[in-house]
Amino acid sequence: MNKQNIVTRFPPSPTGTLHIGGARTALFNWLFARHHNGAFVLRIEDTDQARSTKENTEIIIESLKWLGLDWDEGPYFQSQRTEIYNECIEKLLSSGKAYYCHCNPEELERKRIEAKELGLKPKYDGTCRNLDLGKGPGAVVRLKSPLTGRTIFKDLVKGVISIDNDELDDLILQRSDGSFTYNFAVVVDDSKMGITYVIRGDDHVNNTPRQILIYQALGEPIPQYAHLPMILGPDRTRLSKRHGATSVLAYKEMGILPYALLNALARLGWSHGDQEKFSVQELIDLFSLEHVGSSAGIFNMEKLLDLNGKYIREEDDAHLADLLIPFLTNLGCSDLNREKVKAAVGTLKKRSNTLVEMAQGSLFYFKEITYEKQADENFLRPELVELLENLLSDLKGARGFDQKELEKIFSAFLDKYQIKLGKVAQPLRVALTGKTVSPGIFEVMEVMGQETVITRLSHGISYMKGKKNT
RNA sequence: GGUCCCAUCGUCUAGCGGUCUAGGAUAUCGGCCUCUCACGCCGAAGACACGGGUUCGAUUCCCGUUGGGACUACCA
Repeated sequence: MNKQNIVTRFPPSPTGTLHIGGARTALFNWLFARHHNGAFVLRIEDTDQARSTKENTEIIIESLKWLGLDWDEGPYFQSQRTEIYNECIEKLLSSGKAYYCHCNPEELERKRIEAKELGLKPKYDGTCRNLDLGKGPGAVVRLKSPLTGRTIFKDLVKGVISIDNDELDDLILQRSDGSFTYNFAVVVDDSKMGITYVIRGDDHVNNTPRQILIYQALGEPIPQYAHLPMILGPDRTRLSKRHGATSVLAYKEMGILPYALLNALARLGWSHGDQEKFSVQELIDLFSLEHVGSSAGIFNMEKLLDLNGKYIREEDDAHLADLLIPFLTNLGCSDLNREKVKAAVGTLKKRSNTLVEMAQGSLFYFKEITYEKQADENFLRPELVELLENLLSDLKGARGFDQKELEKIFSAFLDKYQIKLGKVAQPLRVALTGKTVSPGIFEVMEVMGQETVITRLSHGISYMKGKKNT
């Protein structure tokens, strides 16, 4: 392999946002280019003017940036390349490799349906193929593709794929409105941009022979192909909106770390022995097409969550705090103290698989609490008032409020009343956090600080007293 | 319908003819740890779609069946 010449590309169509299937295609192209010190090109395929939007283009670019998939060239826009396409059309027309077709679409559609009903192949019948018609209203340009022979190519992940040219019809290159079709624009661009490796979803394998025919008509070299197995929804059908969170940005909003997503996407279809966790650099170092599998797979959300949790656990607190602040703000926290967020993060990273979970789990540090119903009923019981009052007075007298000091205070307290920690920890937890589930009670108290602990415990005690009276 | 592609635990996968009583991860279940919940650790259960070949020997190679997917547009 000539390492100097490797050029890959990612050509999203802005008719939708970037979903995880597209992201994985982008990732594999990017990894392949980076691994071989090649170039990675970004091209926006907006030839479908009716469905392409600027917003989608922006979302796609934002998604790629968030994932850290940077490109060396582009973004190119197909909508700005009509001159190039026109030149190529001219070339094909003048060399007799393409022709004008005046058949009207309704007629064609009718013939297609007829052919289907007869059990025949619904392909273009070649009416205008040899008529040598000129340009005219409603005319399209079609490729004059070979009637016989086979088109064969060696796919880098699927092996040799061969299809009878008879299966292919004279596909439209330029529409009657002057715009260009996907298959044509792709070939022209890949060729002009010097793309050497086309790595894409295997929903394109059937397009490949058609595209090869266009390369041949153009007299341009054919790139290497690698068709990736598709990512399917849980119902084993093509991934779409109805499968829920498929857009890359939705994962960002969920509190997934970009490199965790990348890792999960890489493992869907690619493997390196038994290894599950890869840094981005490892991915670049180890990636190769030989280890890309050939069967379609379902994206496993649970595994992503687990992986994300692992990354969260090993991320440093300060960085996590910065990432967490926007999520806390979203949940209504304001005037956040970064140091306190950092301390809170330290107590929650082991119990959070996403930043959203972490934000929710740490809310009691930053906002007023309310008691959860079950927690209230089970633990804020009036008979505990005296015990908690004694504890409160010990806590008021505490000289320090770090975990070590608190453990000492509790140890003495427990000894004095001959009780287990469990007896007092749960009611205290509810008084401090409103919930029965939280980080370790000493951690919580240290991060919360003596003042808040005393305030909340006092409030809890008077609340319990209130119950006694009713 | 036609063409093309695919087929190992629920899911993601390792396996490139003997090393497979099929390995890892995740999810599930049990245990340990323990102030709750997690984390961590230990353990359990769980798969080669089916049928023919080829071979001394098939999860691995070939064919067929079944099942799934994609494509079959003046969408990409």
